[in-house]
Formats: sequence, structure tokens, C-alpha cells
Amino acid sequence: MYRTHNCGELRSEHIGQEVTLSGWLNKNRDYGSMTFIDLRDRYGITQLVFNTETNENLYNDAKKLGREYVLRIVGIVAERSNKNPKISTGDIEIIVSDLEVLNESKVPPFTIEDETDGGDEIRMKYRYLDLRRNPVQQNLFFRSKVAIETRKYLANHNFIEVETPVLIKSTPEGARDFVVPSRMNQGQFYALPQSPQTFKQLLMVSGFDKYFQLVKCFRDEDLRADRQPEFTQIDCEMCFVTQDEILQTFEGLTKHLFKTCLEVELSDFPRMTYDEAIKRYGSDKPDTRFGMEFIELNDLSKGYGFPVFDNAEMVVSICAKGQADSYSNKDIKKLTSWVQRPQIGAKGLVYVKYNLDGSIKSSVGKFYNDEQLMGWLERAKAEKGDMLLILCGDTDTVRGQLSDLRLEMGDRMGLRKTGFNPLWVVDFPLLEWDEESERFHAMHHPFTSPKEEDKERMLTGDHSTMKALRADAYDLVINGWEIGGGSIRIFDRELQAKNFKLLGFTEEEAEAQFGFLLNAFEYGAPPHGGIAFGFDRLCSIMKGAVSIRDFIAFPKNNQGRDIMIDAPAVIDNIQLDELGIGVVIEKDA
RNA sequence: GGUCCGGUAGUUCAGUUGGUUAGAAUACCUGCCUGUCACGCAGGGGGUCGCGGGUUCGAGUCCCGUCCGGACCGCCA
Repeated sequence: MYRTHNCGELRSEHIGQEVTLSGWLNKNRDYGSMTFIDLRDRYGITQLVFNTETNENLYNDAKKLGREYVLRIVGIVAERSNKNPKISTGDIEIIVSDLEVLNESKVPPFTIEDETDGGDEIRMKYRYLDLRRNPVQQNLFFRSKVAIETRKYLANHNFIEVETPVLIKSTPEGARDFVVPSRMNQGQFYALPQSPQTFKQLLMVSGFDKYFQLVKCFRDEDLRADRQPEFTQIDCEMCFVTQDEILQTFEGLTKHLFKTCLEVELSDFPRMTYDEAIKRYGSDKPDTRFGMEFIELNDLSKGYGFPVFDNAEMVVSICAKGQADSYSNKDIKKLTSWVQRPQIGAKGLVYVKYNLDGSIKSSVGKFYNDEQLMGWLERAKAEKGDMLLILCGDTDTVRGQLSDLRLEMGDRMGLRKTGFNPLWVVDFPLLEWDEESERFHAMHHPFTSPKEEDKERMLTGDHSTMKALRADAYDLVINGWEIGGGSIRIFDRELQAKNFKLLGFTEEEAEAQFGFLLNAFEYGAPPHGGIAFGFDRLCSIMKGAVSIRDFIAFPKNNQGRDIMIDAPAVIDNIQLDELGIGVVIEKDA
């Protein structure tokens, strides 16, 4: 037998018992004629004692054992003379009578400790060792808990988990597909799903009524800290539902997860339209843990001879509470360069300080008198000590820039550290103009239903009308992160065909790519809708982590590589021949 | 496709205006130590300064190129 107990469960009530333990040697503290060994497993750490007085031979064997050796020991649980209140097994230790080395270990390249000395790269290369570390294990235990609670909640609400295929068909809409060559159908390729979208809709046509799946999805796009090429979604779809019923159900799921996994009670989620979110925060995923909402100043700032504002479509500001004193001219200059970085791209930054002594100082003091500037401050409900930061430009652009600045100021002022502020953003636009291809794209996806009142206007062709079309689409946002999104789907063949046309598909293209779905809609498709949560992202935001990699057992790096197994990799010519594929690598001349 | 930051001992990092034999901590090895739990003490080994080229009497340091890692923009229906 390898063990009677694990390394985390022995307490003072076990004193006197003979036990068998197995685990990894975490640390060997040799004290001359006695040594302490910390034996570690998933459950905890138990101290072993080897003493020359008790057994000299055993001590001599034990003192040589190195880190990460795998041991099996038999011994008696004893009370410690010096207890360690920092660990749960700190009251006891094992006086070892029998020792077996199950496996030796090379010296690990970094220490297997909570505060390891290893950097990201080396830990990723030896991920199996990194995964021995408690904080990383805790993240995966948490992920498992969230997955189990998700299944419990959805099962309790009558959802059926159905697996959908991973080898499917490539479609040009949306993200790039990962493709898989077919050996039996040479020259043809499967694609890995970006989401099980069409399959879950077909399950609704089949009458499954409520479907969910914890499912891997794949997108061949550049990576970020919060974006991996393969990631997991909580994917759901429901029949005969309104948007409100979907939001209620998944608000319930979210509350359940926070309660069972974090012991956090969330109150009811506010709802905000897309238009309102853009106007108030410049973003469709605002962090609502802090205010600092946008204050538009067009009417108070234009027409006073300051050409930069006069020529701008939008002059808009945020009010940084109590910051007037904290920003010297030099600091303002730095902040200005920050917004001028190419990533933000603002032309400049205007400030108005409402000083504690009641005086007003502004970078545009030449163009506006104090009374006019006071008008701005009053609109912003500024108090003495506050500072207005103003950007101007094209409306859409400047709102995005000011949103970045708002988040930066929120960070600097320590307003984004704690708490959870969920928010439903609803009434997303149906379409989004793409400058590059000079056509409209579906903002959510091409199966999203336009709002009832917009169905008639869909094919009028007028650019601004198209832009104004609204969809029954919604996102769940927590602390400025998009956690999930969904929509009510089109279930009418004619409407779906109309939507494809709107998106620039010819009838033939629509038929070739989504004929199966259009056909299915001719056999009694029920009204339906759904939602998908980014599971990795949900776990990381719940734990306040920045990177979703912390919650993925074997993540990819920035270039989409798994540096542990060294993938992707070339395949040999025999494999290529079987697949009927030749590889030509383009090189610059 | 682009911007920025980094690459020096097993590991994490320091390394001044270019100037003797490239350092620290930790890990590792050896010895000593009976109550440690970040044990302690003494000693020791360990470096193609990512790679290639250039400038220079002299390059870890400056320049060019390249590879690798990270953050971001574009991209991610």
C-alpha cells in the first residue's frame, strides 16, 4: 500500500497511529544527527523526522535525499515539541520507521515553492513542475470547482450537455479558422470550430430545448494575455425564450458561481444599452466599479476661437476627483505623451484644474475665461481639488481614446482593485462597418436577430440606417471584461437569407456555406437564443488574475507555441504525402 | 503587419562615461551542527554576457542584423 493518509490530513487526534504516506520531498533540513523532511502532495505538507537516536541507518539514508524525490514512508504520528501554526499539519510530525525511495529526481530548474525563483519562460518549459506548485494547483482546483458548479446549476435548470463535433467546415466570416487536412478527401480541409454556433441552433431545431456544453473553441488570431488560440466556453442555447429569460437564467448562473466558488453574493445586475455605454464610458465593456463618466462639452467649448476644439466633432472630458494637486506640469506632460502613444493615438490633452484655493488653471486658459471654464467644471460637478481631462476629435475615435485614459486614471487612483461589478450591455448594433473590406460585418454573428422594429428597415441600403439597426444581442461585462455574449437568433429562413444578403453574401455563397441551416429552418425551427461565457476568462476575473494562462493547465505562449512539447512542428514527408499536401515556405527575396 | 520592454551563473537579477580576473542572492556540492520549518555556520564548483557582423587599442556596455521571450496596437463575426 502506498498510503493510509495524504500529506494534508494528519492532526493531533492521529498521534500514536502508525501511518503510511507517499509524496514528493519538498525540503530536507539536515541538522547533523537528525533531519526534517517536508513531504508534499496535492493535499498539503507533512513533516517527517529522522533521528540518529531512533535509527541511525535510516537517518544516514534520509539526509542524502534531494528535492522532488518521490518517497513512501511508514511511521508513527507524534506531537511536535515545536509546533508550526503556519501549516495545517503543524502540530504533528512522523517519526519514520521505514523509508522507500519510489523515484529519484534531478535537481529541478526552479524551486517548487509558492514564491518560486523561476521566470515565466522556464516555468512554461517545465510546466509539469510548475503545476506542482501550490498557487498553480489552487487555480486549477478553482477552475474545476467552477466547471462542476456550472454543470450542477445548468442541470438543475433542465439543460442537457451535448457534445458537438470538433472537425467541421471553414467559413470566411469572423476569426481565422484552424484547418485540418483530410487524408481521405485529399485537397479538402476540416476547420476547428470558433464556436459550436450552428450546431447548437440545430439542436434547438431538433427540440432539445435547453442545451449547454463546456467546449473547446479555436481561433487562429494573434494572442494576448487574455486570449489563447484554444479556449473554453460555457456554451448555451434555449428554445422559446425571450432575451429577458436568457439574461435571468445566466445572471442566476453567474450569481450561483460567485456564491458557491467565492462566497460572494452579487446583487441584481444592472442593464445598460450599448449606446448608453458608449456615451457614458466610451466602451461597450465599461468597468463600472468607478464613475468618472464622460462629460460632453461641445456646446460649452466650441465657438470661442480655440480652433482645435472648433474643428473637432466631439469635445469630451472626464473628471479626476482630487487629482488637481497631484499633477504638476511635468506630470501633465507625461500623461499627454501617454495618450499620444500610437496605441492610444490622441493628438493632445487639455486639462482644467479646479485648485483647492478656488482658482482655475488650464492649458487653454488663453482661449477661455474663468467663467467659461467654471461652466465646464459645473457640468462635471467638479469640486475644489478636481481636474478635468479633455480630449477631442471624431466622436467614435475620441470616445475610445478617453475610455483608455479613464481606465488608466482609474488604475492610478486605485479604483480598480477590488469588488465585482457585473453589467448587462444590451441592444448592440446589428452591423459594424469594416473600413478595410468596405462592407458591413455582423457585429455579433450572422445568425443574430435584428430587433423586431428594425426587421422592416433591413434592406433599405442607406448607410446610416444600416448603422442604426439594433439587434437582440447582449454581453455580460464584469469589471471591464467581456465575460460572455449572446443573442436571440433568426429562426426564419427568409429573414436569415435577408441577413446574409445584408452581409454581402450572394445567394450561392449563403447556400454553399450555410445551406444546412437554411434547410433546417424550413422544418419547423422554433424561436431560440443563447449565450456563451468565456470560461477561462471567467475563472481568472473571479480570482482577480490578469492572465488566463494561470487557469489553463498547458497554455500556449505569445506566438501560439507550446514551448513544453514544442508545437507546432514540421511533419515528415510521408505524412505530407498521405495528406496530399506540399509545403512551400515563402521567403523574402 | 506595427510599437515598446527584455535576453548576463541552474534560477532571479545588478553590472557606472566602453577599460584589470563579470558580481549578488538563491539553487547545487562538501564539511560541521539534536528541534528546524526561508534552519544556521564554514568552504567550493558554476558564465560562448542569446546569435552573427561592425566601430574601437579595447565591447556585457556603442551601431546594424537576426533569433527568442513578454506587453500592447492592428486582428479577435
